[in-house]
Formats: sequence, C-alpha cells, structure tokens
Amino acid sequence: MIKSQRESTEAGARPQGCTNFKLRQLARRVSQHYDLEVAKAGLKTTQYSLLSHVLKLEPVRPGDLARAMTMDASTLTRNLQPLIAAGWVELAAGADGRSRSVTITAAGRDKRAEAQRRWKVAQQAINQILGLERVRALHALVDDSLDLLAPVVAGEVAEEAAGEGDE
Amino acid sequence: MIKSQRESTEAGARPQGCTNFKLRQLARRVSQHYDLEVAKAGLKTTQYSLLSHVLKLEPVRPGDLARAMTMDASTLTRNLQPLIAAGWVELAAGADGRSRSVTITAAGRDKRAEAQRRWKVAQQAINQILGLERVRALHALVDDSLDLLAPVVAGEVAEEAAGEGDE
DNA sequence: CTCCAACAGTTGCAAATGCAATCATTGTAG
DNA sequence: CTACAATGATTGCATTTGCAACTGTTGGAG
Repeated sequence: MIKSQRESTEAGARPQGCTNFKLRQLARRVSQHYDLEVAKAGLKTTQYSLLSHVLKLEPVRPGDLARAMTMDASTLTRNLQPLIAAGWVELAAGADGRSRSVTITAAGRDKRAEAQRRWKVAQQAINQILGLERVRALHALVDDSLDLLAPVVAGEVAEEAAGEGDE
Repeated sequence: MIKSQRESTEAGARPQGCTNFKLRQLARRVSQHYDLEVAKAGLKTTQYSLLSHVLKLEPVRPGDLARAMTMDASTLTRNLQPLIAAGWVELAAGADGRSRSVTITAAGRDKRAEAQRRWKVAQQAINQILGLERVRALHALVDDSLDLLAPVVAGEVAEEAAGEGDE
C-alpha cells in the first residue's frame, strides 16, 4: 500500500474526486477487459451476466430478475430480446396473467457454460493483474456499498424498516 | 447475502462472483443517486463529468479528452453533441487541420458551477451513507485498479508471445 | 357487478458506450 | 511530387441504460 502521504492523520483526508465518475471509469475498463474474452463465446459480458442470472433464478418473473440484478425493469425487458432471439432464453406466460416467466433453454445452458469458461479466464486475469487481495477488497467494498445504497435509492427508508430481511 | 466462509485463512479466500457485474451494478445505483441531484441543474451526471473535464483541460483535443476520461473517442464525440447544442461547449478547429479544440463557454462555466453545487450534495450524501472511510477506501481501490488496468487493456501489452495456442 | 387502485410488463424517448470502418489531414519515403 | 502510412475525428451499427408514460390484469371497495 504505497499511499501518498499528503494525508496527515489516520482518517482525516476527504475523498477527492467524484465517486460516480471513478466507478464508471473503472466499470468501462473492466467491461472492456471481460468483453475481450467473453466475446469469443459470442456474447457481451452484460448478456453473460443476464444469462447467468436467468440460469440461477429460473423460472423467474422479469421484475424479480430486474430487482435481483439492480436494473430497471424496462432495461431488462429489452436486454432479454437478443437472448430470446438467439434461442437461449424463453419468455412464457406466468401464473398470473399479468406476469411472465423467464426460463433458460438447453441451448442457453450450453452457451452459458461455454461463456463461463471464457469468463473464468477473464476473471483470473483480473485476479492476476490487480492481485487477489485487491480484488477481494474491492468486492467486499462494492457489496457493502450496494447494501447500504439499496434502501436509499430504491424507494424510501421508512415503511419497510420493519425487519423483513430477505425477499 | 451470506458470505461463505469455506476458505478461512487470511489471504486464502478466492473472490466470489464477477467483478464486472458487481462494478456495473454499483455504478448503476450510484449514477442513479447522483442523477437525482444533478438533474436539478438540468444535466445528467455523465454530462457533468464531461463538462468538468472540459473545464479542467480546455482547450483540449477530443482525443486527449477521451483518453483522460478513459472512454472511446467515438463516445466522446457523441457525448459532446448535447453540450454543444446547449451552448455550454464549443468545438473549434485545432492547430492541426485534422484535430479540433474543445473549449467551454461562459454559459458552460455557469452551468457547471450550478451543477457542481448539486454534485456536492450528492457526493456528501454518498459520504454520509457509505461513510467517509469506505468512500476513501473505495476511491483508493478504484484509482489503483485503473492504474493497473490501464497498460493492459490499452493495448500495449506489446507482442505478448504471439503463439500461445488457444488464443 | 362495476369501477378503481395496485401491480406487471412494455414502449417512447434520450442518452451512453464501444468496435469497426470511414473520412480527412499530415508526414514521409521514394 | 506522389503514393502510402500514420494520425485524428466521425459515422454505422448494436447494445445498455433509465425515466415516464402506457397497456393489460387483478383484487378489492362500493
């Protein structure tokens, strides 16, 4: 940890720069890196993430899937389209007439498995480049931050403050 | 979100999950948060970042600006359009006939100052929600990661051993 | 039974993003 | 001087992203 020493005391330095910009910057770079590998399997890393979540959660309603991935429902609707068109995912009627059910197809499982091998290469490269320690620390920080931000951005803080734990 | 503790030792735990997905997830949430504030000044946070960089670097060539922001030159070209249309930024001919010069206008400075006040509110909210310590740690990790990834993705891994079998 | 609020998903709009290909301008080797 | 490589920016294409507005369904109030 070769931190610059311009900060005098233990926890005194104010964060410099924009957290948002920094995160987007890093996300761009990192995505670029993963894409280099995962593209060899014929999909974008965003699609790989989506496919993976469908596999993990299926059968699942679009809305729940969107929430699980922290993305807007409309974004999800659209991001599913290429996967459906490719025959990796299916969108069927749900129990409730207004909802749907997303499932993965056999071809989808195959494609996901193939892409996962590519993903693994990319992930290991990241672990290598950044160092395991740094990656682990980054994951922990990101996970914690997501947890802390979830209640704030997603609605309001009040009501469900009652302990309901998971959903 | 229960962290599995199957690897107990200090530096033994392998990072779980996809770094890329986590980062994108957090970036989405964080952007959403900043946007809530910055939108009150009439721009997106991406535009605020861009405007801020123009202010800091002007006069600057599009390519240099893109590099400074770690984004594709074509993305930059397009992201400048709304700012130009709004009269906050100007794109003039550069010294070299093939390059241009990006500068900020008076209106741009005003708008940026206004947006900066909004940004500050959002940033302070982040500092509050996540805690200064966490934000500082996050910034440091992101900055370090960007530095480490820069040479790799940016293509200058040089000739990294041409014949390595299963590319 | 009917009307309406709440839910679930989708579409309209605007923008962000990057790769590949293209256009324009230099700089330079011949 | 001329073809050609190098440089710098932009366009074509596809995808990702989210807010607001919309469509359709369901469950409940009257």
